Amino acid sequence: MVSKGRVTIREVAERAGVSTATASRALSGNHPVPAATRARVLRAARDLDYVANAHARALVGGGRKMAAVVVRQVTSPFYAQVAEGVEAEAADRGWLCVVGATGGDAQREMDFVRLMREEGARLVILVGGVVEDDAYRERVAHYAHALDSSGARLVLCGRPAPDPEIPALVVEFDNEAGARAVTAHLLSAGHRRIVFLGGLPGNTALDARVAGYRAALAEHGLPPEAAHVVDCGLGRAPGHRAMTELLKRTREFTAVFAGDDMVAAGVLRAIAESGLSVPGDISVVGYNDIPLAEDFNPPLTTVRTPAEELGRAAVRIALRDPEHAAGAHHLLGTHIVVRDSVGAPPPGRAL
Amino acid sequence: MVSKGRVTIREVAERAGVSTATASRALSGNHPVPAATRARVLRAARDLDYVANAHARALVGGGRKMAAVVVRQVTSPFYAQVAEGVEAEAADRGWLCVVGATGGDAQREMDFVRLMREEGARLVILVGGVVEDDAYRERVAHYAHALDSSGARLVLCGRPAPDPEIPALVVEFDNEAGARAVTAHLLSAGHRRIVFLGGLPGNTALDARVAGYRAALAEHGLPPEAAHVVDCGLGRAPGHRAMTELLKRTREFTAVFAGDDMVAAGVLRAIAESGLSVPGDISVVGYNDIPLAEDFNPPLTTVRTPAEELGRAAVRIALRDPEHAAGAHHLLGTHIVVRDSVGAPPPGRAL
DNA sequence: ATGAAAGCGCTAACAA
DNA sequence: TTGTTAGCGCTTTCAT
Repeated sequence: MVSKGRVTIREVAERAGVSTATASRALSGNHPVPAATRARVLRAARDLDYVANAHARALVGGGRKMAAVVVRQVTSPFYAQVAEGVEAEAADRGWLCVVGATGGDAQREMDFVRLMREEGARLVILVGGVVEDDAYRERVAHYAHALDSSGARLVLCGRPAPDPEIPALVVEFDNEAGARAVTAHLLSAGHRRIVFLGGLPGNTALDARVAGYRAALAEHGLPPEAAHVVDCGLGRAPGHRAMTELLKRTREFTAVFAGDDMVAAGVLRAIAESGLSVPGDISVVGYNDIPLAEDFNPPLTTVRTPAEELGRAAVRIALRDPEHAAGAHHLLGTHIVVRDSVGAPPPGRAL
Repeated sequence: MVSKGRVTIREVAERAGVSTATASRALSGNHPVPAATRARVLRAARDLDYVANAHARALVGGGRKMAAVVVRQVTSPFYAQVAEGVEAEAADRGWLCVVGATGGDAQREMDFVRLMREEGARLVILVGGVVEDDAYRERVAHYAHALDSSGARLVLCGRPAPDPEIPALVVEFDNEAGARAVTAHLLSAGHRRIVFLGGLPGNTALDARVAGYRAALAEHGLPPEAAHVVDCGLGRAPGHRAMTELLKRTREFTAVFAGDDMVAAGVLRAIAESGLSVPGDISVVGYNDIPLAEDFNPPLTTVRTPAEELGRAAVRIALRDPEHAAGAHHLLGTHIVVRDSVGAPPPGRAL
C-alpha cells in the first residue's frame, strides 16, 4: 500500500493525467467523456483499487439509497423473514439495507430512527405489532414528520398509523381475517372450547387476532363467554409457562389457538410434558407459519403470513409512487396451512 | 416544516445567535462552552429538531463507527444468531451495524464488501463456511488488503484465512472437536454404522466436521471404510431428499450425523415418512443447536455452537487490540446437548 | 472536451 | 469564550 488512508479521486486523476473533474465524469459516466480518456481514468482507478467515498458523494449529491428495517429481534423467524424481504427488494434496486434491533425497547427504537435520520436513510421501515398508547402515537408522529420533512419515507409494517393524516404508509396482514379463519377451522373440526393463548392487551396485532377469534366464535352461535383468552404475550417460554399453568388449572378446553408459532412451540412442549397428546387430546394451531413449523411435533397447522412478501411489499410500495403513497394502507392476505395438529375433540369432551 | 430539506447547523447557530463553530462545540460537547450558551444552542437544536448530517461529520472526522456483517441468508437460524451477536455487541459500543446477505453468491459478496469500503465501514465480518478455492483465496486477500490500507479490519467467522500473513483475523468454532464428540456419543450408545449426511466437499466447516467424524471412528478402532459420507450439502430440503434416497437404497446403518440442524430437520422428516422411528430404528444428531431444535420430533441431540457469542467475539476481538489482532486465530468451544434423538441401535442390528 | 472553482455540512485549527 | 477560516472528497456549474 502506497500510503495509509483511502485513495482519493485526486490520486486517480493525477495518475490518469487529468483533472479531478474529468476523473469524476469518467467514473460516474453520466457526462460525455472521450473513450480514450475514460479508459485511462478507469484503468488508473483499477490500478489504485479506488472506491469512491460515499460520504463525500452523499454530501454533494444529497443523500444516498439506503433503507432501514427496524425489528424487535433478528433471530425471531418471522422478523428475520420480513428483514430478508426488505433486504432482497432493496438489493434488487441497488439500495443498501441496514437492520436495527430494538429488543422491544422504545428508547432504542427512537435512537435508531434518529441515527437513520443522521445517516440520511431515505426509507425507514418499522416492523411488528406494538401497544398503541399515547407514547407510541407521539413517537411515530414525530418520526413521520421528521422523516418526511427531509424527504424520507416511513413505512409501518404490521402496526397502525396513529393518525391517517400522518405522512406514513402502512402495510400489514389482515390479522383479524386470518384468526377468524383458523378459529373456524377448529370449530368445524368440532371444537367448542378453544382457548386463545398469547394475548398481549393493547398490542395491535394480537388484539386483531383475538378479535377474529371472538368473531368466529360468535358467527358459530357461541356466546361471548365461550371465549377464553390467556394474556401471556409472545415467545416460546411464555407460551410454555402459560400452557403448563393452564393445564394444572383446568381441562375445560379441547383446543388451543396460540398467538404465534413460537408460542405454539411452547404449548406443544407443555402438552407433551403433561403426558397428553396432540391432536388426540388437544388440538393446537399457531400463527405465521415459520419455516420450521412443519418440523414441530406434530407438524403445526397454522396461518401462513407471507413475511418475506411483507418486507418486499413495504419497499416496493414506498418506492412506487412517492406522492400518493402517504396515508395509504395496504392489507396482505393470509391463508391456513393444514398439517397434523388439529383433529376432532376426544369423544365425550366435545362440549 | 419551515423548509424542505434537512435543518443544518447553520440554522441552529442563527437561531441561537452564535457562530456555527460555537454551535458545533456545544452540540458535540467536547470543547468547553459556557452553560448559558450551551443551553441556548441545545434549545435551538431541539426546537428545530436538528440532527447532524452523518456524512458531513464522517467526511471531516475520518469515518464513523460502523460494522458490517455479511451472511448467506438472514433467515437461517444460525446466521441470524451470529448477526444478532454482532448487532448487539456493536450497539453496546454505539456502533451502527449493517447486515448484508449474499445468497452464497461470490459476486454479491464482492459487491457488498466494495459498498462497505465506500461507506467507510471500519469493521467487516464475513460469516460462514465456504469452499476454499483459488478464487476464494484471491478474493479474501483482496478484501483484507483493501480494508487494511484504509484502516478497517476484516474478520473471518467460521471460515479460514487463506494465508496467515493476510491482515485479517479469524474466529471460529472447533468443528472437528465438536464433530468428534457427537460421533463418540453415538458410538458409545452402541452405533457402529453411522452415516454423515450433509457433506459439502471443499467447504471448510463441513470438511472439518467430516474429519472429526472420521477421527472418532478411527479412535474407536473402526476401519476407514466404516465412514459413509453423503455429500448432499446443507439445508432442510437437500437433507430430506438425500435421506429419502438413502433409505430406499440401504438400511445398512443405525445412526445419522446430519451436517447441521436444518439437514437434521429434513432427515427426521424423511425417516418419519418412511414409517421408521427415531431413535427406535435410527438415531439422529445434528449440529448448531438452533433455537427450535428442541421442538423437533423428537427433540434433537445436537452440538451447541454459541452462535451469538461468535458474533460478539468477532466484534470484541477486532476492536480490542487493533495492532496485535491481525493474523490472530481464535477458536470457540462447543458442547453436546443431549435430547431424545439418540438411543441404542435396534437389537440385532448393532453391527 | 476539459480545467478551475465553488460548495455540500461539518469540525478543527487559528486568531481575537 | 468565541468567531473566522480552511478544508474533508466529491460533483457540478462556468469558463475555456
